[in-house]
Amino acid sequence: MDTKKAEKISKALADTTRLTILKEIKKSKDCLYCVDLNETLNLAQPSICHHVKQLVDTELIFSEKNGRNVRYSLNNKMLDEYISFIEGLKI
Amino acid sequence: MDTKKAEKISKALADTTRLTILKEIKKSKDCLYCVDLNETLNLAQPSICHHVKQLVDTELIFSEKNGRNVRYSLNNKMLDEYISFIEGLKI
DNA sequence: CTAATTTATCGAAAAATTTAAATAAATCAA
DNA sequence: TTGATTTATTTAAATTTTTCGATAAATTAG
Repeated sequence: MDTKKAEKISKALADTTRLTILKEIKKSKDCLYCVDLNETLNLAQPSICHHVKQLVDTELIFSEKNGRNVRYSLNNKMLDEYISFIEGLKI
Repeated sequence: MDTKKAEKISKALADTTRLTILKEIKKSKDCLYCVDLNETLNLAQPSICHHVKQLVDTELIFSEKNGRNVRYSLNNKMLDEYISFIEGLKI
């Protein structure tokens, strides 16, 4: 992972709402639907959409359309690559 | 590490300049002085100060006064704690 | 088909971050 | 002591991000 990508991932992780979304996905065992977030998060629907989009755009999560609904799942690989980058910063 | 702290660390890592500073510290083998950053980074001195402050405030780096100069070194422990937090997001 | 539901997009306001000029504070050199 | 050097702070402008109302698009239920 190059610095530019690491910067984008860091930015995606630099927000309580988005961290909460990631934790919700984990809690749901990779079976979280967008609708569920409307209940969990205290935000308007377009705001949630905006946050989710950043996680999808950085490939931290996958989104899969399922009828009217969209299901989110975690991209463990991307998190691992990010972790490797951070490890690489260490002395 | 709690979510609030992870958010702050992510925010500190979410900027090219600050990632460059961390890489410079690594390159210098933990012996980077503030003056050196003025040459490496293409930014005004107060801007550099602002970025360094964020890294110090989040305890990602230590700063040690040395006469007129300030030396920076990496806090590997904080990076490790952050990595653990990210690991914890995985399924 | 029509109405309801779910997600996405657009546009604008509010909030946060980045940047640098001006200047202060601390330390060193002569 | 005086002047030069290094770092920190204040303030303000520019930029970016967050938020939400309005609305569109897609799908399902009846």
